[in-house]
Amino acid sequence: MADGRPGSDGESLLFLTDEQLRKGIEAMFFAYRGFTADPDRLLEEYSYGRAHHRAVHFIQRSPGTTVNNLLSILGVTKQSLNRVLRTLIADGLVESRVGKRDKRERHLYLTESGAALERRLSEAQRRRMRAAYRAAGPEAVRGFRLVLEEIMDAEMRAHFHG
Amino acid sequence: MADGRPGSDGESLLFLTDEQLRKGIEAMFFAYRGFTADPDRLLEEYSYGRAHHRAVHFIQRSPGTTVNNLLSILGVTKQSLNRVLRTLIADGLVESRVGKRDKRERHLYLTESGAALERRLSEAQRRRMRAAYRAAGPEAVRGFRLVLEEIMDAEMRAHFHG
DNA sequence: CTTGGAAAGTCAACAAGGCTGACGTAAAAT
DNA sequence: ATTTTACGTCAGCCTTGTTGACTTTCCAAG
Repeated sequence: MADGRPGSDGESLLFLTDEQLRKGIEAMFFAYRGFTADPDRLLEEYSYGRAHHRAVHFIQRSPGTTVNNLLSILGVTKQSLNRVLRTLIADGLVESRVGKRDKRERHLYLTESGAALERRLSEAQRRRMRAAYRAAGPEAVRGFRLVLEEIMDAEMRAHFHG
Repeated sequence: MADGRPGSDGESLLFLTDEQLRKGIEAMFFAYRGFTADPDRLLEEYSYGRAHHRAVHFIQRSPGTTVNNLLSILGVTKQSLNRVLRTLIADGLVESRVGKRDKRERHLYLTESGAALERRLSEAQRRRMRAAYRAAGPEAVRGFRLVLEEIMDAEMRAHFHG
């Protein structure tokens, strides 16, 4: 009760107004565009799309991941993922190895050139994020990460902490 | 001086490591999925897509906005926007009025049912954002907004503050 | 008054990347 | 031996983005 604000027990709840929420929603929209802009430009050179970026990113993150695992992370159908994976394998950026224990599974790895593409894409994306983090400072970054995590579906949060 | 800028003091720069940046990148990816999930479900009922949601949102925000203005906010081609706008107008959710001063311009307004749809969509989206904000707290929300704003392109930032 | 150009709309064609459904194969699990 | 799982693939559909070409309207400058 430090302050006399109505409906507040010391902490102002003005950050929960519809207007503040609308600003947050628009911030997500505009920021996501910036977030994907740099990789998108690079991908054009290869005539790939965001779907390829996502595949390559998560294979880099978890080398040897199976198709099924990738499917549940990306939240698309196997037909959709397969189309992307097929071109990446045909172009020699991704390697698909039959599982040792379970031969039904395919384990996915980046080749040298696949890793090179992934490096270019993620470096471009990190450059922007790094600039934003630096400008906003570590305290803001903690808040950023905390709110984003709360926005996620529980299932996605599990993948996030995988 | 304790603002996380390099060389300013003994502040740790660990929040700028590639690993931290990767976590931020994935957080954006997973959170954006959650961010759009609720409206997406509602839109299915109307057999509309995200493009319709965006149009309706920004018309609600700025009633009477012109097509050209909407175009620069959304960052798509007029053909792409027009397709969406045409269906919304045909379905009686959006009204297009010829400009008074400049009769070439069309000013866009939501009809009653358009406003009703917008309310359903934004209420669903706000519900999730409100829960996230509440869980994370006001300090985190400030950081969230600050970092998102830094991620935006300068041009988008202008629209954001419009 | 004429004309150039901006604003808006339309048509056509195309691509990426989602989706569903159906089918096939191999291997694991029961 | 049968069922289930993991994966791949073919076919077809939808949304939403793109480019290019063309027309109509209409403001404003010459």
